[in-house]
Amino acid sequence: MDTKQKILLEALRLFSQRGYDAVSVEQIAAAVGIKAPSLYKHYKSKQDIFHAIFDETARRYDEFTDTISVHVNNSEEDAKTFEEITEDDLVEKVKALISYSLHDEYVSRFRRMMTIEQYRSKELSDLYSQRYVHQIHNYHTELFGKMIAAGVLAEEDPCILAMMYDAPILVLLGECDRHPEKEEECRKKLEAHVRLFYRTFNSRRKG
Amino acid sequence: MDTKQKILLEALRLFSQRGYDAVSVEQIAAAVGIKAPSLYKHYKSKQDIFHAIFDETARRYDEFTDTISVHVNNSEEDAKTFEEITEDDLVEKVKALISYSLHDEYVSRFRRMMTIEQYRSKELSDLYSQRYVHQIHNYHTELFGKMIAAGVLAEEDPCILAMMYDAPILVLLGECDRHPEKEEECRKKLEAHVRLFYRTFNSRRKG
DNA sequence: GTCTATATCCAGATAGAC
DNA sequence: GTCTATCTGGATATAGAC
Repeated sequence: MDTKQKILLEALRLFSQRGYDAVSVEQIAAAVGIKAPSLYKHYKSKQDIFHAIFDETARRYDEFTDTISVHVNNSEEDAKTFEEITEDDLVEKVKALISYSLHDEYVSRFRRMMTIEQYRSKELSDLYSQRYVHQIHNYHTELFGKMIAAGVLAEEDPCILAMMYDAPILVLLGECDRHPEKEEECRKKLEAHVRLFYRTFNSRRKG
Repeated sequence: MDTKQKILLEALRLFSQRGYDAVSVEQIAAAVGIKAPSLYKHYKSKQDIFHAIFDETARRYDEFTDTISVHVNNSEEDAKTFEEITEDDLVEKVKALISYSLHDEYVSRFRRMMTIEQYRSKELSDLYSQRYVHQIHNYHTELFGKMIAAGVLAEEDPCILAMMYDAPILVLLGECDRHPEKEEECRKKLEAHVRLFYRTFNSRRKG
């Protein structure tokens, strides 16, 4: 009875590997374990499956940003604790975000699919930028702004600071999407990056 | 007689917008101004066009790295001048790279196509990483290593420094590919980023 | 080297039995 | 809700005239 859900997950898996056009409904059906016509009892078209993936992902995304707001949302709450945050705390925070982004079936597959389909329409371009660039960037811009105001971060443009902090995360995430076997290597680079950033811009630093 | 070249350029344009599978040979032919069957006098199949694009781009890429080695290649030559390079020089250098990457028809279209097709095979994943991540990263790692040795850059891991410097360039390039109208905004952010990086890690800095 | 006509194939989708 | 059989359209590719 959760065939409907299984269709979404398998379609997403296939779309994230080869893109929407390269995947046939027959292949999706085969992955689910049924024949292609049976699939039309659950969704009225291939496009309908595509759209359902977006709805489902939006739902999960809202859930995520609501519950685990620690990662991306509400820098107001974080700002207080960030005044006393250690370098290790920052590292753990980023590692948690990476683990979730790489290993949640839905999240990782959807990101790959979006990477493939991002130029298909203005809506998709906007969604990609919003979800994978601006969201995390705006969060850090706001957060760093408050940390600067609190005197714990060097007085630089928080937007540029955030970009310097964010961009390596996004690039390493992309690298892991292409080469999953490099996850450990990327994690190490990411950690080194966060530590360098912290040591460099923390205004209480010694050297 | 350069219909053959025009086919490549138009196919690349279409592939870079919608991806290989979503583009029909009829659409390519129409863009060139001929009928689909005529196209088979120049290339024996659609796949053949795809491969020709790679060959042509590889050729242009080699040309580029040979002639304009200033941008990406041969950090040995650059290292000497970099000891005396100004902040403005650095900014101009990056702006030139961005202008070329965004406005050269072949380069920009091919990058977008690669972004769409990067997961199709290990070969494509490797090529993407090599050309759009590692190449520029290795260059800056080497360069920064020499600048550190020369005493003009802070003594940090050159690999991580390079990532901090590179990643924002890659992310902003991606943003411009999705939203060409934001080029000016991205250029400004990029300049601010380069200046912040320079001021922060230049070991002759005052504050 | 371009065209029209056509062969061939396969994908998305529907009909209707079970 | 699954299946088999089938319709239909569109895509790659070829044949052969000009």
